[in-house]
Amino acid sequence: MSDTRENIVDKAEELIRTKGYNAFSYGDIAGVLHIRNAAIHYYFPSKADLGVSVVDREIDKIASSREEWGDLPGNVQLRKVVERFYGSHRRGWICLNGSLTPDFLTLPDPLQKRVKEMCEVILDWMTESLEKGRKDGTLAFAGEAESRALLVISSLLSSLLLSRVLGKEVFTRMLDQLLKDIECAPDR
Amino acid sequence: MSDTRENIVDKAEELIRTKGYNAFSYGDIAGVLHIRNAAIHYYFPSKADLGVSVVDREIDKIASSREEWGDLPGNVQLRKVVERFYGSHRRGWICLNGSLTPDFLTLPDPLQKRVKEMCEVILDWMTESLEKGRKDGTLAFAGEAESRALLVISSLLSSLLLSRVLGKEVFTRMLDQLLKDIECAPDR
DNA sequence: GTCTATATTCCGATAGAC
DNA sequence: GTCTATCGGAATATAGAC
Repeated sequence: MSDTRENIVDKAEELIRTKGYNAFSYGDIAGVLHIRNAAIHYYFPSKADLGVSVVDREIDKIASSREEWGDLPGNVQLRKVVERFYGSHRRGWICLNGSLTPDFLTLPDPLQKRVKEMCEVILDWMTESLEKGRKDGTLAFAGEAESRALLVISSLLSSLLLSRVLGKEVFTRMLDQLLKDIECAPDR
Repeated sequence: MSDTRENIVDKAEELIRTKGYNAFSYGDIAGVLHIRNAAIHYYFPSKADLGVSVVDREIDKIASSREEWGDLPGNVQLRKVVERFYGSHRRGWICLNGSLTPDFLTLPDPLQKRVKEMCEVILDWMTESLEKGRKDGTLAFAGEAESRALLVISSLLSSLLLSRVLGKEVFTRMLDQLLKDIECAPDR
């Protein structure tokens, strides 16, 4: 992939995660990368194509992490995910899920399809990690793993939304409580 | 308040909660209410004014419910809130929080201020309800009430976002688990 | 590949008649 | 209060030169 193409996708992801899909324009990207509007259309004929590329890349990243971390204990997998969210929080970015699901009904069909796929992949992964943690004794929680996964995803997603509005302390407060709820005491 | 004015605010709220603040236009409202663009500007000179009215009304509604339900047991207060979210879910609406916090950085200053205020009011109310429930023995949870309130708000907010994408069963699944986590057995 | 130039559409907002 | 008419600006997208 050419540098320009990748730079465009990078910038598009940042804009989606700071301003939202409907609030960013080709002009925003062109301005920062010092290229013209038309150059972006060369790589991505429509805005939907650009959005699809951003989400597709995220789906790939998730698959990579899942494979890379597959052998780790359940609680460590969970903590890796939390760390990634902490990185987003420090940059003031929300996650793609938190940005694109509220706008879902306004997204072009191909993009809706990818967002749905991304959500399914995230849920499947989180469910598997939680099940593993319950089996290896590093996590403890009531109910089905998939229900728990949905609630964990909720907390991660919302921690970025709410801390943006209520203040950064909210992020730590939420994720600390989340981990206390679900993690077994490490020394026992 | 004139009927027209209230109808405009009604429709604006619906549009914010289905399409998002940046994706709806004066034209959307005018089309449904069979009035012209300019008539809306008569009541709301700028789009920000309209957004502010929607959020202000929500803040008022929250204050009313809080007062009305103040004497109920903690778990009943919580269930009342869950019921309200169920109503939103059936209409396919997300909550104002879930719609406006992702777009926060793109909102005009006066609207940002109201969104922040709305979040604070919701958090304060939920914290109080949870504290009451823990005291009267209808709710049980670990940690500070405010941390728990943030996680409960997360689940409510996200249940609308995720069920929109993953399917409606997700809503029930999440809120059932949420209540099981925090509610004491009713007969004991 | 990137540019200039432009077509097209839409949106927020205002002026002024009724 | 609601209308018609319109301005100014911005956005997506395309055509064609280099």
